[in-house]
Amino acid sequence: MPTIADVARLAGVSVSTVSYALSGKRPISAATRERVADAIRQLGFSPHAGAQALASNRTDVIGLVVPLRALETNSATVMEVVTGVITAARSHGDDVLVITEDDVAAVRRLAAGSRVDALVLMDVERHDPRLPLLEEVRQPAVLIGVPSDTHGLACVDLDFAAAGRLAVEHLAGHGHTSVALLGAPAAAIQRNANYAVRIIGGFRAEAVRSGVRHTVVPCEASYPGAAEAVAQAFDEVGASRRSSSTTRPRCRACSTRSPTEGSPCRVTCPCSPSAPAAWRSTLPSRCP
Amino acid sequence: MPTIADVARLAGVSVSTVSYALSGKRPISAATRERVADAIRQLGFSPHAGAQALASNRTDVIGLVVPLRALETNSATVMEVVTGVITAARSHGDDVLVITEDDVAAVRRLAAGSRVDALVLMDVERHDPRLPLLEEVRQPAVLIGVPSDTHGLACVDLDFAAAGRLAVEHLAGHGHTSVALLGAPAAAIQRNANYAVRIIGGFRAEAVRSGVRHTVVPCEASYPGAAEAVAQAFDEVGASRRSSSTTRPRCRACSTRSPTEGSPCRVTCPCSPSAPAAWRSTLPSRCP
DNA sequence: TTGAAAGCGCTAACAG
DNA sequence: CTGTTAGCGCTTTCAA
Repeated sequence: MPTIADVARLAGVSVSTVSYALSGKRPISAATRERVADAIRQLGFSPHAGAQALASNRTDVIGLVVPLRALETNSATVMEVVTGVITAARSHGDDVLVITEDDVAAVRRLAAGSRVDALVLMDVERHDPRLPLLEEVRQPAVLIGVPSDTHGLACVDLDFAAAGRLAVEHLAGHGHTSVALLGAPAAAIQRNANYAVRIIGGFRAEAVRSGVRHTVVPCEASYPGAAEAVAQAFDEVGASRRSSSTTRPRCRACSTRSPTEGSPCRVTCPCSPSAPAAWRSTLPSRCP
Repeated sequence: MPTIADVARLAGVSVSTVSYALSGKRPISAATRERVADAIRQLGFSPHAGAQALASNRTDVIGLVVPLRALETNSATVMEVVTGVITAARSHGDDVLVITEDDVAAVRRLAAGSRVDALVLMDVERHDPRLPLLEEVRQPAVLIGVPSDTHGLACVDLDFAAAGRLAVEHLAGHGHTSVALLGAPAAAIQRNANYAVRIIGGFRAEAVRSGVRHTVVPCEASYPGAAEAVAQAFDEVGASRRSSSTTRPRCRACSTRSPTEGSPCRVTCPCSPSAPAAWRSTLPSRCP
């Protein structure tokens, strides 16, 4: 592997000139810049990340802490956040180091070893053991998920309360009088996972406000879990169960069967602008 | 941040002693080892990753190249591999740097900059543009997915041909006379993605061998895509469509409805040892 | 606009 | 068993 000294020698300049030509941190004459660029190309030079980190105290790496429990839900949302973080980081010239440990020691290892310039913590819980550590280490950090005490912290999350509220609004607006929320898995609810609590909160508040019967049923992320939850939901709200393929309307645009019964919910049709991007490519050819 | 020199001073030993106490690369008396450990604890010392990389030429980081197209399928398998790589790496003391770019430049950036000790490439295709680069860079690499020319390469993959073959064997063994494969998305098949080609190959070969009618239908990873594919499959094999909740048997153990009709396929029951681990936690309480 | 040189923090000979 | 010290490759003053 060629070093910056090799480049300097070949270009007939000093190492500092090469360094500055690379970083642009001080003016370099067009002529020398050209010769340096040539030398770099000829040698296939690429700066040694470790040496750079040592000398500059920057790694250009961001640490992403995504607990295994989040990954294992196999949730599309989690994946989107992960790829989003990686993509965004790259667009700023940073790479991403991913760890799936959520213990304090792991986070400390990343931060203390100067492996990363900053941290992104996913699946933050209301009393997250990782939080006290953030003060101790010097690293800037942003949390995905909202803990109980957000003092001095940068937090981002989906607005789950609004999601719950809007869903009820939508259904009540269509004349439904009893609604059920197939909520987060029981484990998440029991440990008071923030997203679970908040969507339930929004759901309940709006249901009470608009006067519809309502219930919340925990729901595991699996086929039998969902079946179980649906059955329980129908039991609890006392609605008659009348789901059959003939009562599920077709989308007027693409004639795909709606997964919901009764009036079609536009959001679930792949035609809808609010449908997940992944659905776009799945539109039947007869679709506009 | 305290340095190794600070530790050495506090412990009253030389830096090399601290270094060796840390790495265990040469014998240290129990007494000094103890004092070094104390000093490290007192100072909260943690070695500077960049400095270590520079001096030792090792980063203890593995580069994982997972193309966006693989991540976007939102496939549980892809996720399992990613978390598997991260977990396995950690168990060897390595961290994982994840990039979602699949272009040559990105791989070169990782390798040339000495950012990583080795590479894992996911979603390798039969003529993958990243492969020529692997010779150029000095990094050891393992591929997940099998290219056309595997000469000198370390490749790992699921045995898709066997999967296709076994599925047909299983169904034919249960007396079915016409079978359809809901295959990979059309895009994957069109670009001859290896896994798509191989599962189809195994499926066809076994179908021919055992003399059952068969067809392959591309299938997008979405609700409407699957519905479309199922309909097309029934059309093509000319079977009568008779899927209703009453014809789907219950599991004898847990009485969960089988997602398949006719004779229950044990594999799809959460009771089955071969069911995905994530299903375990979803078993109804009445299940053994 | 460019050079020379002093570190950055750690590893690994070499020398006891 | 332990200490001394020369680098590892780059950044960044300080000086010209």
